[in-house]
Amino acid sequence: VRRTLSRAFFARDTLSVARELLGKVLAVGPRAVRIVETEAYFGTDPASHSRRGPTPRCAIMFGPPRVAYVYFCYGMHHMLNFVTEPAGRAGAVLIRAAAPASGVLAPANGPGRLCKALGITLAHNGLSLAGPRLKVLDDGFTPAAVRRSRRVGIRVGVDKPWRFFVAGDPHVSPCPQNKESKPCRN
DNA sequence: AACAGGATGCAA
DNA sequence: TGCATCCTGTTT
Repeated sequence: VRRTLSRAFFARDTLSVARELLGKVLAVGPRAVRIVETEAYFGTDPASHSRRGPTPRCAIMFGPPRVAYVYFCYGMHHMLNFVTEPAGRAGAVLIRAAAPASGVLAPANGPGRLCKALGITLAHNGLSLAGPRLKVLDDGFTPAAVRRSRRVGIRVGVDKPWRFFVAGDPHVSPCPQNKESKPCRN
């Protein structure tokens, strides 16, 4: 059984949502993947777009949860985030990697490749995660083991252990942070 | 190891 | 007007 994740699921603290999104299914039209790596960005964390308050680009992070926040990065990559926290508080979970589930052939490891494999563009920015084009589903699957580490690819806020991934999954980014990671309980 | 690619948002 | 930035593929 596939159940759409509730708005209440996303309207919580970003770290809990990032952790619990592991193993969930992301469906983009006919394509589906299972999320295996996430990172949390919220509030005044210096690595978060929300750090200086709502700008035209990141204002969506301050709005209602269970919405896609997509931005264009380095001139060629799209990044997919899920908005978290109650409206009025800024938060989002960056979807960094996923395992192909159905209709996906290209690798979905790394946030840029994931968007490319799923066809995510700025046209998806602001869309509901419980709508006809985007869905986040719980099919009852629970990852055997979850680990947490520092985040990848940032130059500020590097000390925060706000990256979560499925232990041993081959689709997780092969970065140095994997070695220094620690087991993560619910 | 360096670099291109381009929009965003701030500092200067 | 300049500069840094939540990336990846290509070239030194």
